Amino acid sequence: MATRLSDVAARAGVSVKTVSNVINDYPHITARTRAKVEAAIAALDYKPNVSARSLRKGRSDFIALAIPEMGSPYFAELGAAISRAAKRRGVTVLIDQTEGEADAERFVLDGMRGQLIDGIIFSPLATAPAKLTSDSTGKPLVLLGERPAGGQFDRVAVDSVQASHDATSHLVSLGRRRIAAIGVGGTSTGAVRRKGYRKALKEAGLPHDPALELAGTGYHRPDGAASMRELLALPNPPDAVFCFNDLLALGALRTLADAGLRVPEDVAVVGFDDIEDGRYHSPSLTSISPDKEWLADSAVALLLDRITGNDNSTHRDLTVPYKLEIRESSAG
Amino acid sequence: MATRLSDVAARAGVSVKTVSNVINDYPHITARTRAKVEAAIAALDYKPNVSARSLRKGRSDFIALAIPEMGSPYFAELGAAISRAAKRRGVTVLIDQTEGEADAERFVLDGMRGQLIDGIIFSPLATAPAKLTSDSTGKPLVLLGERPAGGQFDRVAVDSVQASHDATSHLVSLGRRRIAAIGVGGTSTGAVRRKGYRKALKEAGLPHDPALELAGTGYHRPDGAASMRELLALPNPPDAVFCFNDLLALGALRTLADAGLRVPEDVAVVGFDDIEDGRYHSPSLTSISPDKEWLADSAVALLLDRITGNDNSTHRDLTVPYKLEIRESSAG
DNA sequence: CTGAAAGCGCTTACAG
DNA sequence: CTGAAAGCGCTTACAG
Repeated sequence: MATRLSDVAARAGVSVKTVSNVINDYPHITARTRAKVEAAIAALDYKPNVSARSLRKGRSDFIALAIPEMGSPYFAELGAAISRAAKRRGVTVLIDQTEGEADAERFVLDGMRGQLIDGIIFSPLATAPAKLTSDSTGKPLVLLGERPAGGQFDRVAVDSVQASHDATSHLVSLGRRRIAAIGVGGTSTGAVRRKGYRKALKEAGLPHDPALELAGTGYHRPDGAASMRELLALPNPPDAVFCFNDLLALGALRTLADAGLRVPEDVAVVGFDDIEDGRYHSPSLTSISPDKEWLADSAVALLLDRITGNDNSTHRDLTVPYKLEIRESSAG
Repeated sequence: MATRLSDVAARAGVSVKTVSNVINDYPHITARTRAKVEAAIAALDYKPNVSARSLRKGRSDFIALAIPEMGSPYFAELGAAISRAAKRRGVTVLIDQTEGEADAERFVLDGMRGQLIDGIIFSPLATAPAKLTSDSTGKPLVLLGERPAGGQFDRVAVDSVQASHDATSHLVSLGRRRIAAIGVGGTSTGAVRRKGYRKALKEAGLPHDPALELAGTGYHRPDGAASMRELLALPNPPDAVFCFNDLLALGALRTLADAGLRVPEDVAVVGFDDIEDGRYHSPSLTSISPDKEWLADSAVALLLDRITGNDNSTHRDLTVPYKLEIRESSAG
C-alpha cells in the first residue's frame, strides 16, 4: 500500500541501496543517478518509514523533555524553545509531564526504557539531589536546573546563587532594609536561591530574619499570594520581596494590590524566570531573565553530542547567561 | 545486548508467541504459563522494542498535537491537558509547533507523513477555512477550534458565536453602551467571535460602530495593548471591551492602567479562554471559560476511536461546555 | 492452547 | 560506484 524504498528503486531503475544512499546523503553518487532517484521519490511521493529505520539503526531521532508540567509559563516557554532547537537539528521532542511525582521521575532517570527515544533532557523536581549523583540510565541525559556539586550528569543551568545574590543586592541598592524571600522551601531550587539571597544580605550588613523567609507549598501564584499574606500579617512587614520565581511574584503582587499597598513605593518585588506575564503586568515585574534560547540550544546540542558519541568528555556543566531586568515593581 | 522477546521465551521455557500473547493480554493463557512468563519478564527487566512493534503492527501509539505555539498560555494549558488525557489512554503525544506557518500546517493536513504517528489533533491558524473542507490526509485528524459549516473533519470546539454573544451581553447588562471588540481580524476565530459580538449588540438595540472593532495583527499581549491605545485615542472611546482572547485582554488592561483609567468603572473588560494569568491579575479578568479537560479528553477519545476504527460515523462535531466567569474586570 | 516461520521496511556489511 | 542478502525485534496467520 504505502510506497516503499523498493518501489522507488524499481521506478528509478537502481538498487535499493542506491536509493538509501541518496536519502541519507551519502557521497559518491553521480549527479545523474541522484536526479533519477529524486525524481522517482517525488513522483511516488515517497516518505521513509520511521519505525523501520529506527529498528534498523537503533536510533529514533526522538528526544524526551521531562518537565514537571507544561502548563506553567516557564516550562511552556522552555518547552517551546527546546522544541524549536530540536527541530533545527533534525530531531523531534516528546514532552513528558512528570507532575513532580517521584515515580515518574524515577522512570525518567531509568532512561524511560521502551520509549523509543535516544536521550533525555530532564528538569527534576521531586527527586532528592542525592539521587541525582549516580548515572543509572542507559541513555544520555542532560539535567536542567540546580544540582549539588559532584554530580555525574551533564547539566545546563543558571548560576542561581549568583543570580539570587544579584536580585537581592538590587533591592538593597534601593535602600530596602527588610527584604523577604518567598520560595525557600522544598526543592533544591529553593535552597540554592536562598543561599544567594542570604549572601547578599550578609554583604550588605543586614540582619537575617527567619520570619522573612517563607517556604510555601509550591511555586505557583496561589503560593506566592498566600506567602505574601503571611508577610503582611507580621508585626513588622517587609519593604521588599524577592520571589524565587515569577509566578510566586505575580501571586504576591495580587495580595499587595488587594491590601492596597503600592508597588514599589511600599513594597518592591523581584521575581525569577522573566516569563511574559510579568513583563505585561501592572506594575511590570523586575526579574532575573535567563537566556532561554541559549539554554534550549545548548541542552539540545549537548545531548545530541552525547547521543552521537561526538563528545566523550566527562560530565559538562554549562552556565546559562542571565540579566536582571529592572522594571516597575522595583524601579526607583 | 538488549533483552529480546526470545530471551524471555527461552528463560520462561515457552515459545515467542506465548510471550507476545502475555504482553498483549490475549486470552486463553493458563494462569501458570502467564505467571512463568511474567516472572521471566521481571527477571530480565524486559521492555518491548517500540520500533519493531510499530513496524509490524503499523501502529505507533503516538499521536501528534499540532498547535501554533506551545509557549502561549492557552496552548500550554491545552497541551498539558491533552498530554494527560493521552497518557490515561496509553498513547503518547508529540507536540508540533506550526508557528502559524502555512507550510507547516499543510504538512499537518497532509498527515505528517513519515512521522510515526497514528493520528493528529490540529489547531489551525494560517490555513484558510476553505482549505479545511476536504480531507486530504490519510490519517485520522481531529480539528480544534472554529471551522466553517460543511467541513469534512471531526472537530471539537466551543460554540464561539454563542460564547461571544454571552460575553457581549454581559457587558450590555452592566449598562455599557459603547462596547468595543479586539481581535476581529485575520483568522476564522476573529470572524466567528465577531459574529456573536454583533449579534448581541443588535439584540440590545445598540448601534454597530466599525471604529470600535479592532483587528490588530495577532492574539498576544502587545496586540491587545496596541489596539486599546487606538481605542483610547478615539474621540469617543468605549466604556467596555470584549477581547477575543485573554492575552489581548491582559494587554488591554496594561494600556488602561498606563492611561490611569479604572477597570471596570471607566472601562469594563472581558476576555476569552480563562487562562491562569487572568485569574490572578489585578483586576482579575472576566472570561469565557471553556472546559479544557473536557475538550482534551473528548479530542483524544474521538481520535482514538477513529484510529482503532471503533467509530465509522461521518464526521463528528463536539461542542465544548463553557462558562462565563465573572470577575473584577467587569464586576458590578 | 503452543511452535516454527514469514514478513513489516529499512540499513549495512559484503561482494563485485 | 552499485547489487543481493541478511537482519533489526516484533506480530500474526498457519499448523498442530
